Amino acid sequence: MDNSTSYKTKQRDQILDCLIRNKDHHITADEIMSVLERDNTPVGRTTVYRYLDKLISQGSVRKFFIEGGKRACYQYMDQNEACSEHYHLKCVGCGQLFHLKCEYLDELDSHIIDHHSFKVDHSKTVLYGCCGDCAKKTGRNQK
Amino acid sequence: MDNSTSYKTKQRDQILDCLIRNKDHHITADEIMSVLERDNTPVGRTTVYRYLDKLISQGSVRKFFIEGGKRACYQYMDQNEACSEHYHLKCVGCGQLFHLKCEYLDELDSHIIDHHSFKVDHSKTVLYGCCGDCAKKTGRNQK
DNA sequence: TTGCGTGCAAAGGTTTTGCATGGCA
DNA sequence: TGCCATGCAAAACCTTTGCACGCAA
Repeated sequence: MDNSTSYKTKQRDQILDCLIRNKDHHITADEIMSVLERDNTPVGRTTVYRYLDKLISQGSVRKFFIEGGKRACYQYMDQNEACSEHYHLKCVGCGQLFHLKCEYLDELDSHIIDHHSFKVDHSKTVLYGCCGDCAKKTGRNQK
Repeated sequence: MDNSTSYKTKQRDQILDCLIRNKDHHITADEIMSVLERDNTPVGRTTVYRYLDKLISQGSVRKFFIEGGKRACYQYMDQNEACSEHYHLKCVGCGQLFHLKCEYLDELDSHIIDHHSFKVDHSKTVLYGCCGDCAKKTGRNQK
């Protein structure tokens, strides 16, 4: 992934901290900058992008594309969650990410390999849709 | 979706034809322009983007983001396939799109609604991974 | 004839790069 | 001290917009 030596800096701590504080939902590069600016700990744009890339290649952060891909969003993925082993749901309404730890879903992979000769990559796959809370708010029946 | 009147033009025919000829895999806006240029029927960049948007809002074309979202790709979706009713697999190796028409997968939606209170939107969801052919080529065992 | 479609040029917004300076270990 | 990290400014990139002209119906 990334074997180069890496220094611990104030800026990186702040970026990572901001991502962790927002681990339930995605956040844009611009939003990270705004948050840090409000906290009176501004970080340069270049640094944000470069560190995000680093975190992505390490697997600590995932990049999402919402609204037809107009904007890139980033979200912290807890290493302890073993995210490569399960599916993820992302609500297009509120942006919340759900970790789908579930036996039924685990069988899905075997089914797809056996019947469709295809190996799903969980690190690249996200199921988009609408969560229960958002369905209630919009008054739409989920089924 | 799109109720405005719409003219049939040479350019649109060419763009659509190009997309249909490439319906098995995604293609970028730039590639569409290159193909049409090679065919000695060049179409302006603006026209390509504007017509793609139109096709997307009609549901005839889907937009994908590959390679970490650096480039937007487009792919024709046959209306007769009833794509909103099934899942799709996209191979990150060859770009091929597979329509997952399968009873087992149909049950998946009910499971996710019942057990996870989440309604998956098939028009926004793509399962990324590696297809059988690409797995053979790279010599990697799928399981 | 009407008004949608086209395409050039320019603008727009996000992300990346070059390079000199700063700071961790 | 040796590298890696930072951040400004500028570039690169893809996509959208303004506008005058063209063309389908």
